[in-house]
Amino acid sequence: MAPPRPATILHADLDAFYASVEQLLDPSLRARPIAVGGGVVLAASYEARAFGVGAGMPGWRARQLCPSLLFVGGHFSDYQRLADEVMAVLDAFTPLVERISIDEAFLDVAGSIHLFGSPTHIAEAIRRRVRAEIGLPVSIGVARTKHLAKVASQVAKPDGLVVVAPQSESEFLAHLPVELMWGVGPVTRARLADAGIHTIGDLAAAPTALLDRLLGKAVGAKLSALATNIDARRIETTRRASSMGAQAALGRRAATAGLVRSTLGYLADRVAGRLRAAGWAGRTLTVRVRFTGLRSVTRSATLPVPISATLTLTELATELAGAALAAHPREHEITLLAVSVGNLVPEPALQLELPLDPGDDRYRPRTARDAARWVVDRSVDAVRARFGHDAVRYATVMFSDVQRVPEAFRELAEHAALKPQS
DNA sequence: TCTGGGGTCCTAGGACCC
DNA sequence: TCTGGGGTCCTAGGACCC
Repeated sequence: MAPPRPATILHADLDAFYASVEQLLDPSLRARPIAVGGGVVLAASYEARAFGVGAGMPGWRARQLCPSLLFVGGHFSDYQRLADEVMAVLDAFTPLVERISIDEAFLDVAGSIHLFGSPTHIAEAIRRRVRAEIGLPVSIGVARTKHLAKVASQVAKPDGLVVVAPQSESEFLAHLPVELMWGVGPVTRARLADAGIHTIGDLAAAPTALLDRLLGKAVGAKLSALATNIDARRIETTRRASSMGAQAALGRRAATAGLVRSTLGYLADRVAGRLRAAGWAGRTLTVRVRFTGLRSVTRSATLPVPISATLTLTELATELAGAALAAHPREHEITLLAVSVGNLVPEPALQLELPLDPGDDRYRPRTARDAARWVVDRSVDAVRARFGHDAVRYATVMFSDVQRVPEAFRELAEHAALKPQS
């Protein structure tokens, strides 16, 4: 038997990130229960979590649980700046850093040991530096695999370090609740609980057939592998996005043609602009309409050629939304519209293909228009790059009233997401 | 009195092709 | 002449993540 791979994977995760930043920027908020957000809690400080307040919770529910809860507005550009500074600290220890969200990353420090000492020493050094230089608490898990490191960092919170030695992995996992695993949310947790499976140890011991039946073949196999500690995933420093989208919550609004059209115009403009900026176009467009009670439907269409022109996306999105609404004639109010483009391909392919349009009459006019519009869009992009986004606007978007969410938050979410890259 | 915006991956059924 | 299996793509829905 070959000796086991040593524990060289780190998972670093900033604690209650948005809330910690607010407490860092405003000392009067320290040691107090605070939440970032308003209608929905984006992040809660540990003092607030003690009352049961958590991310994703409606604001009224959070106030109910914790009457002294203080809501603070978000300083979104500071979140981006400080998180980037933390990532720069990680980069100083190894080039093998995989950032998986704004505030967490995996590292493989196998090649850094001769420079900086053992993985445990490196983790301690990172925590010291982030605390001293940036002022934020970060928890770190150290283990042999990504899954173990991620679970370990959750166990380490708040402001801690947990190292899982290769010989004690099963022991470490056995008594932890299944919901600490990546991929186990409320629905899966409940399904497993119904079958008497509560801990990761229970999951590891469960028969494959049972898990297949409870969760489906793929999910069952994946969780079973992780629970029995089979995880061969490596650090990926270059991941690329496979779709790009935008959405807007509307409150409760009558689904009028005008509202739908102007909102989709706004969303299509955002998505198309980001696609062109990144040099991509996509073949599949998906529109989601959410009704009251969180019921939602989607409609999608796949074209023979990729598109990225604002007006083409707007028109197609409007058609799809019309189909979705027509299928639900009893729903009169909508609460959210979303537009997403998938099947992404690099833009140059689009430009080469256009003159050689396939003889599909259904799409030919649309595609030909898309080419002309793409050229116009590029000049709009150029004007915006120089004079600001509001220098040019599309007529349908001018009347849009979806700017309820601060632009800075949209930008933060956008930057936190993966980027397509060639 | 049921909420934000950005994503990934999986499933199941049907169409279509060889 | 109605029968086989496998693969790929598309669509709609759902669970999950930060």
